[in-house]
Amino acid sequence: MPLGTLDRRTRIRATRRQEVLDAAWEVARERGIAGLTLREVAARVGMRAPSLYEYFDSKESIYDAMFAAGYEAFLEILPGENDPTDAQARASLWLRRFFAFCRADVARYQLLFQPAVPGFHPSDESMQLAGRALAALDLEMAAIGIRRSAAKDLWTALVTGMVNQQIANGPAGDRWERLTDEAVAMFIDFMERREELG
Amino acid sequence: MPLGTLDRRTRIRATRRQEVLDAAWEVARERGIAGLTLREVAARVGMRAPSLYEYFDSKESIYDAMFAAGYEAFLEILPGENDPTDAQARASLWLRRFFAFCRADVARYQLLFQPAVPGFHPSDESMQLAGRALAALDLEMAAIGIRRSAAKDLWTALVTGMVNQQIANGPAGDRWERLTDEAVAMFIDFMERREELG
DNA sequence: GTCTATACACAGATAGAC
DNA sequence: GTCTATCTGTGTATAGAC
Repeated sequence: MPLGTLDRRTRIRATRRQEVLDAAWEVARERGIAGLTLREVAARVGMRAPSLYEYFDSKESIYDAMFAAGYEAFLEILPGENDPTDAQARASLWLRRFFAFCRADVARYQLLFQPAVPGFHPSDESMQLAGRALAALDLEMAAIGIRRSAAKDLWTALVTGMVNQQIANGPAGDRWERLTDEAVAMFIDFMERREELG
Repeated sequence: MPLGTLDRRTRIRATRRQEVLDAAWEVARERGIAGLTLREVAARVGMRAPSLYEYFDSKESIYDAMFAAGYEAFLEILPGENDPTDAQARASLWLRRFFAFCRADVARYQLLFQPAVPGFHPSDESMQLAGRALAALDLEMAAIGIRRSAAKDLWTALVTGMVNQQIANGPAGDRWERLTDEAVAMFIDFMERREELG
């Protein structure tokens, strides 16, 4: 990460690599995550397809780098110390951020949360990163008071269902996003009554 | 549909057409809905790929026939007159059937409810059929007492979210399906308290 | 109605010149 | 490090013989 500490050659290489990655995201957003082609990516950075192999081993490894970057971004929308501690407010805040995160880049949403790329399997390293991200989400659920495994599963189902419906029915609208408070209230009311939150 | 009323030639043709369709479902289940290839489908019915064009105009029209058949099956799992009228029981019943429906054929689930086939757009006729199916689901929601638009959206988000999580995390288990009663109770309790059900 | 042969269009990936 | 040329593979679809 601290590019300044690397020697000049390596730094330039890392920059070019990032440019390729940016171009890949661009193509993915325009043609769908599964519509990515090396020729198109290469064209965006003023290269021919074979030159990409200087920076990535294969198309798969480009997907893998995108996948990892996606989960790193996912980690950053988790609530932190400066956010409200009240369960309802904190859960609503995160859900809103999650909506924004997914709608900001539907291709990323598909890559991270949908099996949208037929043959793609993330590398072990990327899977570990994803695992850390989901563990952090788990901690956050605990902070909100969701601890029972069934409650967590119900929460993830509700949340992913809302985002999924929103994206499937046009990411531009807010038909499901505007139900955020109601959904959170429904969930928390029910769990409080079962004396499982507090 | 009443094959017996058609002349012999037409009957045989319809049968072969159905055989092709069955083979297509078989391939879709094995290689994913997007992994369908004409060569493979043809092989399953003892033909070569070009011969399929005797029965379908294109690959797209095969997908379209599958899509239509899927929504016809979807219509048949809706609760009927002989099913319980109590909101909770009726909603739970339908959700269980919906789980079974989706898990019985993940490829069908993807074709009907996920944008899993990149370039596929159902024909107008198939879209009308899908529209009728969703209208029937709407009526059924009304029968359960879900009438407000926001309540319907929340219900569909919850239901599709649960099924989605179940399928994404292994259709073989029942980690989300077993939460059916809890989810339905959560939803109905909340809506009843808002005096919107009954 | 089914076949072979083929057209056509893509894709990912590699070899080797520069 | 980037290129051209090419290999290899896959797919949909059509032409025309039988």
